[in-house]
Amino acid sequence: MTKTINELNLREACILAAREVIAEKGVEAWSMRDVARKLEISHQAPYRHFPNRDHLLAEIMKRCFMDFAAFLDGRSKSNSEDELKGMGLAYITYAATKPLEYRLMFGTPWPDPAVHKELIKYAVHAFDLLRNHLIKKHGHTASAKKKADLEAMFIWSSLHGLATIEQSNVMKHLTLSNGVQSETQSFVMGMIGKALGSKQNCN
Amino acid sequence: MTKTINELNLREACILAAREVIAEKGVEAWSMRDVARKLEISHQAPYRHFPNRDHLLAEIMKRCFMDFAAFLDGRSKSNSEDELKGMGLAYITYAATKPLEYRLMFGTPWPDPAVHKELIKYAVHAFDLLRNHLIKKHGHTASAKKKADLEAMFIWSSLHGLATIEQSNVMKHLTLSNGVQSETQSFVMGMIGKALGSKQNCN
DNA sequence: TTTAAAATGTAGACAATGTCAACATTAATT
DNA sequence: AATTAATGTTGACATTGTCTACATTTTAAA
Repeated sequence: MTKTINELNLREACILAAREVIAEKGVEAWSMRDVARKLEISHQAPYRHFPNRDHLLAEIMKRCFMDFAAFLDGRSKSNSEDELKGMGLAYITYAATKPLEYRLMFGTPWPDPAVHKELIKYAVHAFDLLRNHLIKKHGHTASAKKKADLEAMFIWSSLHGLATIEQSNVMKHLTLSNGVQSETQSFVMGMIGKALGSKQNCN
Repeated sequence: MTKTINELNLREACILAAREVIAEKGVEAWSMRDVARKLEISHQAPYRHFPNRDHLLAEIMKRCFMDFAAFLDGRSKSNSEDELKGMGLAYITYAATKPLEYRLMFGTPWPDPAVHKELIKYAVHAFDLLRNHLIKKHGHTASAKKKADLEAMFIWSSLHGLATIEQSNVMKHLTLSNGVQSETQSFVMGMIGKALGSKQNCN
């Protein structure tokens, strides 16, 4: 006998409802009162569990980062021949599959970080997954760690750029050569691999 | 005797005032009424020149793309030893110097593209500057053009990722090794160059 | 077990916003 | 000079976040 949404505690129900509203109306259009309406409670009830709109939003963002980190972690482990590549693919897959969540994490102004430290903790943790893979590869000396950090920044920014551009407004209106649209993703990932690998091969 | 803002036509004054308000209050917090207040006109006066808020926003975005394209064009020409590299640097410089404008162009949901075709025209034009540089390099055959398109997508997404991440919320809270923060930009640009160049050198 | 207090909910009010409608004034056209 | 269009103002409305005041339920203390 699973609990219905009304039997859950209201705090949790607000979070679920808010995520639905965001999915329906978009990241910038959801309102506190939409959440209340969806749950058929008074417009003030959610305020008993969240001091204000930002706190609810921060909680949702925190959970997105948790989901995201878990997804990256699970996918990279399952792709055991090359965990790093698996993680890259997982990154892009996540962004493409859950554009709203991705936008929420990386494309929305954050609520005051001094107030929402939990949020930061989980966001940093997601980045550290990537960094740790690289440290595992390069080693634990100071210079190896620095190299790992720089490479993590490169990988992250390239993947992030790819992810956001593929769902960007401009992208939809470019007239690219035949096939480019569908090949961009693997091409870009190939380029990232080339840049990372070329230190051994050339140079 | 330069014209004061009140002597300009009101449409133009609204655009300038709106850009100021956006600079003061942020991309997501500006309001139509702020614009009117800044110009000391009634809250409805701007509506005589813009059917609604989105139209004013679209006009501002359009101008950002025009500025942006002009900046890229000017900078890449002045760096004549390597125009492509110059353009990359210009891209990052622009994003770092005008974060609000950059966010407006690439990080804000667009008003309906079917209604705001001018906006798209100028946005696509900015991308074409990059693409044309690559076509100049690779040639005009169909396959060269396709390669140029793919490389343009790679360069664009990497630069865009770098630009957005450097001003992102998460970035501010990462504890990176000493020097990484300041070296990331040149490191990433070096990696892009490596990826683009490695076709000739290795492989 | 009764009672005091904390937690949780509702209702109403307020200022701010985008935008509609009605009206006034100025500028342009006939 | 008269008519029309352009441009401005004022007021109203629904929607939003959030404050205060009040009601009810749950928990803890006596």
